Amino acid sequence: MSSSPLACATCPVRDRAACAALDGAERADLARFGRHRLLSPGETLFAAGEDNDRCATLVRGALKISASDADGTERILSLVHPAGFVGELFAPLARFDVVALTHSEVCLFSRREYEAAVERYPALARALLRRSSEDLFGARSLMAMVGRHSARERVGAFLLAMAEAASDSPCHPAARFDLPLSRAEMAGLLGLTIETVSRQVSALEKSGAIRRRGLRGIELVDAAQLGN
Amino acid sequence: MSSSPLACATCPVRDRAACAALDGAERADLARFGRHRLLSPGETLFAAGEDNDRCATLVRGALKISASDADGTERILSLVHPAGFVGELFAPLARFDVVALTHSEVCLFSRREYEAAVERYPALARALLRRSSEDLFGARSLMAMVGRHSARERVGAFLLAMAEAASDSPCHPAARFDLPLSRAEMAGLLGLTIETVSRQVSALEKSGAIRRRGLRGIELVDAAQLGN
DNA sequence: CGAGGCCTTGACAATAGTCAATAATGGTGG
DNA sequence: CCACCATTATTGACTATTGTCAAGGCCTCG
Repeated sequence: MSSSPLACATCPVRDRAACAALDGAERADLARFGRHRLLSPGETLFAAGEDNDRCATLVRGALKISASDADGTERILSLVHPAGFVGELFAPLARFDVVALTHSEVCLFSRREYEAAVERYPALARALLRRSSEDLFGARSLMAMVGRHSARERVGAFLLAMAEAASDSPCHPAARFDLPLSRAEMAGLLGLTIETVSRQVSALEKSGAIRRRGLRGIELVDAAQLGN
Repeated sequence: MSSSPLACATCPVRDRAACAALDGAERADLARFGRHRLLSPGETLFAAGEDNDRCATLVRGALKISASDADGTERILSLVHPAGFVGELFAPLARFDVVALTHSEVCLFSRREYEAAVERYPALARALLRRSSEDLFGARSLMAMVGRHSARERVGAFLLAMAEAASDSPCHPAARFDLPLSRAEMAGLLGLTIETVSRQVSALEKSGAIRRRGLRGIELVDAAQLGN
């Protein structure tokens, strides 16, 4: 763990995160009780069941929000990208795990102080509402995707989504990118087993839709095949 | 369709809906541009793809939020209970269908006017944020449930959830209740087929967990069996 | 009373899961 | 820098669960 004061001036998500809705003085106020923190891959930011006393904005990297059964199998409920907000403002206990997928940076806040800021600054409340609505849409879209599709379709759609997330230009998938998730994590996200994910990736390579570049690298050859 | 002015004074959800955060004058302001509307079972409130110019609070009854594939199979993404809010404030087009499951009553608002009220009344923004956060939690819980459980467990958990929703006392499932969903809707919600749902309900009856009372009626005999 | 829509049940097929062995990768320490 | 080890991924054989197709029953509403 590492922690230091905020540096909003150089923040890469300063125009997109919830705090972008604040003006200079308000943002400075919020910055006073936030801490910057670095996370290593696999490091847990929040753990289900623990006291829910913090929240955070993701600045760089990627997080997962997940739930684990009694038997230890993990179900990934959401991926968090930069500018995303994590933490449940109204629950006494954290109900899901939040874990870094890659080296990541967050702005960490005390939940109590953040909630006070939400009361004080209506623009912050509205910005969070907007973000929460988008997360809700994302959760429902994922549910619609996982619900009624074959393993092949899920893996294909996931690869396409990751290619789009990896690209700088919106709506144009990157031709080549590295998966930020292990097979186990892909399986947890898509509601499949590791073996099935592996087989489907192999099948997609055999059918010429993609090429693998090492374990995590993916090269799109025929993106259209991923969509069906 | 039926439509008439609001009657907040006698509204059964006036203490729990988003508008409960407003004081008398503010609520009266909101009420001026809301309309009361009755929905019959199966009636569509909002349709995916159409202009997203309205939003609503559910007063009585039950709604479903769903998405339909190209081939027409429906995936239910959420059930909406009284005091729930439906509508996406920040999207230009509606992205999901919202349909009444039972005879229902909603307060219907123009999205533009509702958004203006959210700007004007910070308490409304915070109340919607709270509700949106809860919906997000609900969506993720459903995803966690559907993700890694057998057909039997899904149906059992669903029946238990419905029994709890049907009960007045919280955390005590009703011993007897009517399902507000058809088999097709249950299948769409749980990510199964109609046949599988039917078989699992039959199996739960054979194993003594429940008894069926007509097509939609369920009597809990051994609720513990539903949880495993 | 008849018709149509749900629901149930059965037989079979297909998809994904389980168990198990092997291969590849990446990190660590000599 | 290389070798070894632990972790992760791939592949195969087999099983089990669920989906598909089809037929028949039940209830509800005209």
